[in-house]
Amino acid sequence: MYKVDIEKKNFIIKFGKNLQRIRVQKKLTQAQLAADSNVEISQISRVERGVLNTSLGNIYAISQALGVPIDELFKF
Amino acid sequence: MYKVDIEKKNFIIKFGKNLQRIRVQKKLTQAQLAADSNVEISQISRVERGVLNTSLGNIYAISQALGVPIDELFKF
DNA sequence: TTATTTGTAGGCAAATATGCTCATAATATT
DNA sequence: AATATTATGAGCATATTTGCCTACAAATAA
Repeated sequence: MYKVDIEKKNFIIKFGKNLQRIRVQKKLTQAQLAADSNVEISQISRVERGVLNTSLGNIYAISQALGVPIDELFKF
Repeated sequence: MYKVDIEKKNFIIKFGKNLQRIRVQKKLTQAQLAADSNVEISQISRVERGVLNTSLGNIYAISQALGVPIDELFKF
């Protein structure tokens, strides 16, 4: 994720924080979310910390596993 | 994009179609959207056709270039 | 119909994400 | 405090995306 500009980077970080907030609110561990979404646990961790610019498909899978509409992940 | 399952794939295709719908509605060409978003034009084409599982950062950049909130791209 | 614009398609190298593993830190539980 | 659980960090091979390019198809305008 070297070439993303600062604004993009900030967005990605905010997205991760919001994801973590929702996951904790749902009382799920990263391991549970990983299992339910079929997204690797190390990736879940990286997405939440905003160190990774993950894909549309993963975002969708995660929203499904959380049981929330995908646009909920963008409400911040 | 080999490992995405069918449901994911369908979602990605719907997302692309919705993106194209919004771009056309805004009377922008792929070239204009590429220039405004700083996402390569060939990628824009592939995202709209759903052949590519693009990244959060690109989706954000595209929404900015379109002048719509990002969750608008997920309303379909 | 001819020319112009717009979109699709494919190949390629380089950049980045992904899945996997192990180690360690941080947090919660006893 | 000690133990168990949960999250972070880093490294690696492989998969995928990205940007750049060229060629062609499809639509639009002249």
